[in-house]
Amino acid sequence: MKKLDSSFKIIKQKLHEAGFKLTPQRELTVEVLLEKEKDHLSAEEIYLLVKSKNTGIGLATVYRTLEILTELQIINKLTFQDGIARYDLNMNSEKHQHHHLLCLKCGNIEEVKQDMLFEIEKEIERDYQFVVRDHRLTFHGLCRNCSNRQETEEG
Amino acid sequence: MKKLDSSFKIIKQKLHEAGFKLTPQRELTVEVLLEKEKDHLSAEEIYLLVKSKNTGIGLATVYRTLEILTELQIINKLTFQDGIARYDLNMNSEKHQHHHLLCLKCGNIEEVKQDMLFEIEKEIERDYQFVVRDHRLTFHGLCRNCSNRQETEEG
DNA sequence: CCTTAGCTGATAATGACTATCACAAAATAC
DNA sequence: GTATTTTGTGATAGTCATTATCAGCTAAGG
Ligand SMILES: [Mn+2]
Ligand SMILES: [Mn+2]
Ligand SMILES: [Zn+2]
Ligand SMILES: [Zn+2]
Repeated sequence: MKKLDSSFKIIKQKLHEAGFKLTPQRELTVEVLLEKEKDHLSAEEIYLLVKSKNTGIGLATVYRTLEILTELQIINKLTFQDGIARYDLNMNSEKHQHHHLLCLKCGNIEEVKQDMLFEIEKEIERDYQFVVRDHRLTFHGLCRNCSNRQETEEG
Repeated sequence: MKKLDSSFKIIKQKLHEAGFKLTPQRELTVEVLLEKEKDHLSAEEIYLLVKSKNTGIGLATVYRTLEILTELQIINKLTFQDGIARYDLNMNSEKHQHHHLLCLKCGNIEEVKQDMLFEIEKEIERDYQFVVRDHRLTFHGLCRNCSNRQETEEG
């Protein structure tokens, strides 16, 4: 709870600094994002969770809030295979987007917090004269559960 | 032209083996994909190019053909920031998807054919017990042109 | 021929997202 | 204080990429 509170304060601070009001709707949206920090929720999913806390919020407002939070780099907008935008909290303000492991069988998404791309980026900048700002890396494969299950089925 | 022809033959072969007919619509779609090998075309863009070769093809047919080609791993379906599906030819049947450099200023997409992720994959498989099948890696930043332009503007 | 399965094109439907607009709340001016 | 502008909200209509539907076409086999 303590970590959540301090994250909450930091985010509110950032909104404030950027000249945005701290409306109840925005506070609730941030609250949901913090509570589901590990998930990768779509706008619709966030909307439903916020509505369960306070009926009467509009879907458009959730989209607008997510847009603001994305601009301020508080969250990152990601799209995996299904083409639906998902929002990933960027607490501890990581310099670069972390990576993901997408299971092709069950659809689960796991996080990889280590960056590991530093050397590769240097290579890219040198060989392609491309200035790297950020990256998106997703591995497709089988998660622990699904690869175990596959083995027992086959064995 | 020779390389194009042989690729064409291989793709037709794969379609045939999988039990699909080699209709004129499918041939033209493959032709466009081969001609624009370096590009990352959307379904709509492919549709227009095919239609310019032979009026009277339907958009739905292009979508259906792209779906088949994706299933057969002849092309890969990718989505960058705008959420629109783009199709990337997988000739020389690369084992893993190649990488991309997306310019945040002009939107240009450049290809990176070296894999470079082999070591990282081993690390992922070991640390996360995740079986890696493929990956999607895009670097976001400034392309050669845009970073040069930026420098002269500032200087 | 006749039949069947695969394929096509037009078009309707879906669903994620965006724009619009009248109204409310807050900040600022007077 | 009240007036006025700015910011934010919710409902809802619109957009646009993609998918589903369906009647008609085509090729293959008897
Ligand atoms: Mn994540
Ligand atoms: Mn490519
Ligand atoms: Zn799984
Ligand atoms: Zn550029």
